[in-house]
Amino acid sequence: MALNKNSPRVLVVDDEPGLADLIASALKFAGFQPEVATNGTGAIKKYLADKFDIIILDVMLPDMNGFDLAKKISTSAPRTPILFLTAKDSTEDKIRGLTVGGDDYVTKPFSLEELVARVNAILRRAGNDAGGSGRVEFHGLEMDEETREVRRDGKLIDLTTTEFRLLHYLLSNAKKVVTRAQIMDYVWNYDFGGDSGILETYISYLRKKVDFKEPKLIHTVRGFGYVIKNKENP
Amino acid sequence: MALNKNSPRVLVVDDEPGLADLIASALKFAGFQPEVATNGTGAIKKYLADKFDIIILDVMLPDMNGFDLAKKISTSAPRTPILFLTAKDSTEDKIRGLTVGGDDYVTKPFSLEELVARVNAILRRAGNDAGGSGRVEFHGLEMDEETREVRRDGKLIDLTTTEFRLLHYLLSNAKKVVTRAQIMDYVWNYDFGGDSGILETYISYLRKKVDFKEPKLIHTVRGFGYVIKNKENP
DNA sequence: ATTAAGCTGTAAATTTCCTTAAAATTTGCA
DNA sequence: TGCAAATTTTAAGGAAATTTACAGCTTAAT
Repeated sequence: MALNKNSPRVLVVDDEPGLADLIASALKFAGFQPEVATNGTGAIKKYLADKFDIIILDVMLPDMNGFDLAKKISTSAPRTPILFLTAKDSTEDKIRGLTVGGDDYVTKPFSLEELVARVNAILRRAGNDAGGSGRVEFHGLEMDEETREVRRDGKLIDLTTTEFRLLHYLLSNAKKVVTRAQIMDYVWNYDFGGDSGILETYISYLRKKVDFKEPKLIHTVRGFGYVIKNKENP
Repeated sequence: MALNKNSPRVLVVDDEPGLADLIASALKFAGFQPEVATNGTGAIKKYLADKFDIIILDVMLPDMNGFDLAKKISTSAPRTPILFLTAKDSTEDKIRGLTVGGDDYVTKPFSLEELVARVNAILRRAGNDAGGSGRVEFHGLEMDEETREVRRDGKLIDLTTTEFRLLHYLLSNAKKVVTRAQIMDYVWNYDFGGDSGILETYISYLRKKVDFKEPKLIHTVRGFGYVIKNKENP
């Protein structure tokens, strides 16, 4: 997770400071160098001052339409790809027309897992990839993002989308304890209100599907969260 | 996807940076080495500096008529084939006259699938083929880009254009899960806005036509996209 | 032993997908 | 040009998978 000079720079533009910060911290955690702007003018200033590899842009800004901002930016020569954030209801079709080039869009509310995945996808397409091979592995438990295949000791296992996301998050943080709050923020939509033990339910699903034999890899840290590790062979 | 030295070089000339980038990324994905120019003078500069195997040229340029640019280029000794991009309405006949030798043209808006297919066809004709045989095959399901023939276990199958494009995209990404968004962007015209389940409809058509027997090759990845693979013999 | 936290099965709610039919559009041909 | 056929797109009902809520039970900590 070392933030070296070569980690891609991301400009996050959202008028909701809390959300912008949430996104920024998730990006930093994923190995990017985020910068935050909370309005259009600030965004332009930062954009002109620095080079960014990608811009995450809310289409709803207080002082400026996100579309216009995008247009301003898209005229510069080495075009910076944009990931639009948009409300679910409207504008979806409008966005579709705009996402020409390396662009993409995510509808609010989204999960940070998804957002980071999209950013990675865009950068991969643009060629200035951060690195990751798209595979995660830990003691015989492997996941491949490309094929979406999951294996335990070679045996193929079928997971639903949420199961896949959860396991992927745990696995890419292997040996590190992650809190339930972190998991909820990352795997579920950031504004997900209810928590009627849905995380426990999915942990239960995962244990049944991928962690049914020794050595157990998914461990509960009571009062805190979960961790993937191998107790017998640390 | 390894971009080796021998992958054909393509010069993409379009004044809309977003579209030029879109084309470039699609070409890169297909194994070419694209270079982008957004106006006539820039194109000429790049053309003189480097050798290209093919030029993709929008006939509508800000500083120069695409036709004139084509004429300038066509005087050089080993003529570089040109794929013209043109608006649907007019100029069709004009283009016809210009498409000598290995040339061809595509009307806007086009699908990336189609564009890449045309580029491949031209290069094949010109003899400096990428190496791709123009055939894709996976567990008894074969497609030939040149003849547009599709076979399942040897038996010839008739597909419409869209069906062919969709299947070809899935097949050339065999074993990799592709998202619906990726499919929509690549197979349908790049400015296609709506998505009222048209993808599902075509998947349904394909299943009926080419995937009616075991082992099933087209699989749904719920909440994500589709993938072509053989579950029984992975 | 008490209490809080976590696990798991069941069922309801929701989402996603498939299929079919019909409308709209394009293409081919006379 | 204009009609007929083929293709593409939209729309709707229903089926199936997934997600969510919740209740009863188990486990761990003190």
